[in-house]
Amino acid sequence: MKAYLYNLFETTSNALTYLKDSPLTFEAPKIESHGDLSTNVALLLSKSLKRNPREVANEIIAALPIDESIISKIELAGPGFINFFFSPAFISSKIKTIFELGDNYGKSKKYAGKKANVEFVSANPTGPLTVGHGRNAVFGDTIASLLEWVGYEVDREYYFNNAGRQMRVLGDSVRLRYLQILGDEIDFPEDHYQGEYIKDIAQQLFNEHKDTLRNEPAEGLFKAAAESEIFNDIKKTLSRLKIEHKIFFNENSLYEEGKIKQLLDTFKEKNLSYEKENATWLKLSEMGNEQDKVIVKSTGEPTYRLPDIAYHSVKLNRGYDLLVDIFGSDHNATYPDVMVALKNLGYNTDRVKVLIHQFVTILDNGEVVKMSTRKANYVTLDELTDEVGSDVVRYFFNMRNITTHMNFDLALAKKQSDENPVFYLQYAHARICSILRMIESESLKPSFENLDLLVMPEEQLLIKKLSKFEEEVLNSAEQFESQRITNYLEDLATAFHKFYTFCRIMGTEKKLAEARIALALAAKIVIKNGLSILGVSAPDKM
RNA sequence: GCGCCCGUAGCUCAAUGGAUAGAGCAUCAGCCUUCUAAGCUGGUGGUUAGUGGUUCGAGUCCACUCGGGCGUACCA
Repeated sequence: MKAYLYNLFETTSNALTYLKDSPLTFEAPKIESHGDLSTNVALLLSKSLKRNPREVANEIIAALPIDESIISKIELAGPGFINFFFSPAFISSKIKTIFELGDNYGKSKKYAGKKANVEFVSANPTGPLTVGHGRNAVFGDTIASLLEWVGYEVDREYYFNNAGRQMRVLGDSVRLRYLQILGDEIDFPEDHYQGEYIKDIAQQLFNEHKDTLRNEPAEGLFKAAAESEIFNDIKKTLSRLKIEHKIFFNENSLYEEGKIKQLLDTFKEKNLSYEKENATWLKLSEMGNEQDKVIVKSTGEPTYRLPDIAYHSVKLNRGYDLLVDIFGSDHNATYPDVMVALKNLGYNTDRVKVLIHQFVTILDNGEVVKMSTRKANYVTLDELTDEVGSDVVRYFFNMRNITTHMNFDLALAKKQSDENPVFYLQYAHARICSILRMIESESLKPSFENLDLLVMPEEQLLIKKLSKFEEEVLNSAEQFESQRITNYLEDLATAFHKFYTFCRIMGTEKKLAEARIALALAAKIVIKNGLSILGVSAPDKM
């Protein structure tokens, strides 16, 4: 519909020259009586033309060549909006397109041939994924999927660090639990990992090696066993949510391949770093940020900033057109340093999109649960998935803008899982499948011959909603906002349920019945495609 | 103190700078001898935290105030 109007205005701009290079856009008004599409172009032009906006709008309307079989009504409204109403037959013809495209309906080729990388989760293997990680994981995977829908070839990537202080403490935590199993009197330190999973790993080591590890160093087998066990669990947790990373990038490889040293040399060459008090500092203040930061500590160990910068330069060198980072808000102070450093190294950071999500506040029976992996007072993502299922977890984290500080009441989530909006969508899909089972026995089939019979308001609204899917996907992808899809699908499901209630198939004259079946099938396609972007299943029966 | 994010119905949240701020949950009243009632119809519920500004038009942009979250490490 939009494309049609753009063409129409293009043609008309020969007569009305001020339409050339005008800020022309069309939007679907919130209120149905304001038409199918509306433009505010007359309002925007009135200033530069120094004319009354309604007068300008009238002139435009008069100049537009209207084909009444396509546009049934055009009107001037309010302060100068031009509202367009499309004919039912034109609207209904969309059903056939949806049917022909099937699983591909909603995909676009706008970014075909481009490559993107989405880095998400990236939790170090020190403990199970928490509900907090769930938001990052689900959102990141959905963004990746949205990018695929608009044409990108996408790599999903997980960045991790299995060296450093955290991991040493982890290894030592396992070692101490192991010694406890051997019967040693151990005062388990408060700054070690308190979780039960540490005991499990220790127990497993004992089962395999008995007491032969008594003198094993923490950084040896203990750390290795912990890392591999925990990583396996993380991958299992993610796979339950249908999340699979193509690339697992180990921070350590940056050292092994000399990237860190290379980067340090480059900073030095470009005079972007200096030595002070035995540490190496990055001249961030000269690059435009607030203050200089340490990149190599006086102990000789780099801070996280250095590998972060190196990692991003490695990814940029791989030739992606778009790099997406999904971070929690605790990283909001670090990425500007990385960005500005990359820029000073000569990289085009426009290719990098950093998406910061706010934290999830977990409430249990109204009480805030403070999350800490080390202190082991967290709710794991697995526990949540056990309680409500993968579909609800995925839908829930996708249905809210990441800028919002989410409150998640566990007790409520468990209790109300039956009333979650995801079931509303799945129910719509299941109902359509039920229609399909029914028509077989009635020897009815979908038909596109008489789509112009679909003139009921419920039918027209549903078709219009279906028509907007491709645009919604594109908007969601370009704005990196998954909640647009869930909002859209809920609206769509509402439109379908109303259609289902008021436009029956059984007991209707055959031509109309078969047109309605075609419409129901089109709705099925869109619901299924939309849910598949979100990674939510579309059941045939409920 | 400074930086980033947030503040919308009782609760959880929507709303490309557009016309009358919307859903779900909760609550109240209706609808199942016909394709799934996990549904549909209607009602109650708002000074969009506050004050000023920009604009033909502000929940949305700007400034300030109040309130909350996260940062502000030679931790990641």
